[in-house]
Amino acid sequence: MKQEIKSELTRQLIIDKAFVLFYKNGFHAISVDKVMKETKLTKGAFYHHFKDKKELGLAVISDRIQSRVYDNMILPLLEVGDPFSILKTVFCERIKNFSIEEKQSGCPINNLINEISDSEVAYQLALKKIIEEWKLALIQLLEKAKTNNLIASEVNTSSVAVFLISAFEGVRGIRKLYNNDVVLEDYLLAVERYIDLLR
Amino acid sequence: MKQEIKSELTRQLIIDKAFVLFYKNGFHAISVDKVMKETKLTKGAFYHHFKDKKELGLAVISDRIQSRVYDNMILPLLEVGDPFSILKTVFCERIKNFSIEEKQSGCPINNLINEISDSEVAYQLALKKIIEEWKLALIQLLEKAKTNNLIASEVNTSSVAVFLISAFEGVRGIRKLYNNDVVLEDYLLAVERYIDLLR
DNA sequence: ACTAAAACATTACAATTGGTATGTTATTAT
DNA sequence: ATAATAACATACCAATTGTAATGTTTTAGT
Repeated sequence: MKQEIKSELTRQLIIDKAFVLFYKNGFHAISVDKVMKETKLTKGAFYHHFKDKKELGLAVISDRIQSRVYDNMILPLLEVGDPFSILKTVFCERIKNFSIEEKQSGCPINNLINEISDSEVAYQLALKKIIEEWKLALIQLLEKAKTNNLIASEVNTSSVAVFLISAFEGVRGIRKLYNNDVVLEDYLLAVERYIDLLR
Repeated sequence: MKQEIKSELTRQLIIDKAFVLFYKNGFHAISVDKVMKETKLTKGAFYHHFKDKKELGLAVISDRIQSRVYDNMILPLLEVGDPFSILKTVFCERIKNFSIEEKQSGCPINNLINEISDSEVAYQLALKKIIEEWKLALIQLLEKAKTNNLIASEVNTSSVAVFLISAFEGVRGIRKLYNNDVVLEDYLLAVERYIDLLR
């Protein structure tokens, strides 16, 4: 019982350090050695807990990235309240509260999506699952708003969801190129206007 | 004189093969060896033409990626005509005409932006230059439309430009996760509507 | 024709890569 | 208390990485 906990703890430690390193430097740029140097453990420990580097990558996605998106981008969508201010919370306030690190390093999902080649199916499926969950939550919110006659019936909710997610992921990439927030502020102005025009 | 041409030809050959490989697999996933195997030349040839791998990466950006963006996304913006249909040409028609490869492999700029870590300044500058050029052309188009009273004066053109670019780059990433075009169609519906609402 | 330089090829190399084999130590069930 | 197993550490491996040194061949100016 105690062993089980310690095992899970080191597993999480490895995933933790890996997430940060992958996030900041990219998946391919970080070796197992570098991850384990950060944990102050050895390679032996790594291959005891993980089959290979791929398994670590998938664990980072499902154990860290997924929950990040769920907590920050999905959960707020499920709360009761004005759908427009909820949307602004998720797609605007979230960005305003970003740390310097989160601005410089971009979005963990987006980084991975664009780094991973089209041949690495397992990663794609894991990442797709997150995006799909996010998209679905958005559609539900928008459909509810539609039912309550808050947005026009001709609005294609799936389309709006994809557009919002795309723009969000897009700026987070673009922002990485700058060392100021001008581009984020431009984005914010545009999304806010876009969300208002849904009414 | 003839030698000069041949030299430039092999240089371009290396850049060509590198671009395709980087595009499909990612920059870090492709070694100098793999690039040169594709050119059927040797490493000696490579290091005769390039200082290091980094120089190749920068050459790919400025010699291939930049012109790609210029031809497809910037030049059409400079033509005379209805700004709204021009915008749709660039942000909609272009996507509709994508090859399967261009759908699966995403956007070359976006791939690089999100793969390259925040520490690799040279790459960032090269990529930023492209985005800035694109953004500027968009702003000019929108400002002209504003002058002609085609779009409302309260529209922030810089903001719209950033939003359009972000959404475009965003979907190209998201699309990589799927093996169908649903997400692209959703995006298209939304941008078209967004562009129309600029009037 | 001859020489210098450019365009490449060959070989070598230390460092790093992902991964394995084989240890040792701690924990647990009996 | 002991035997088994889990949690690691150590040492090793072949392959690949980016790069340098040193070749050879082609081209160009004289």
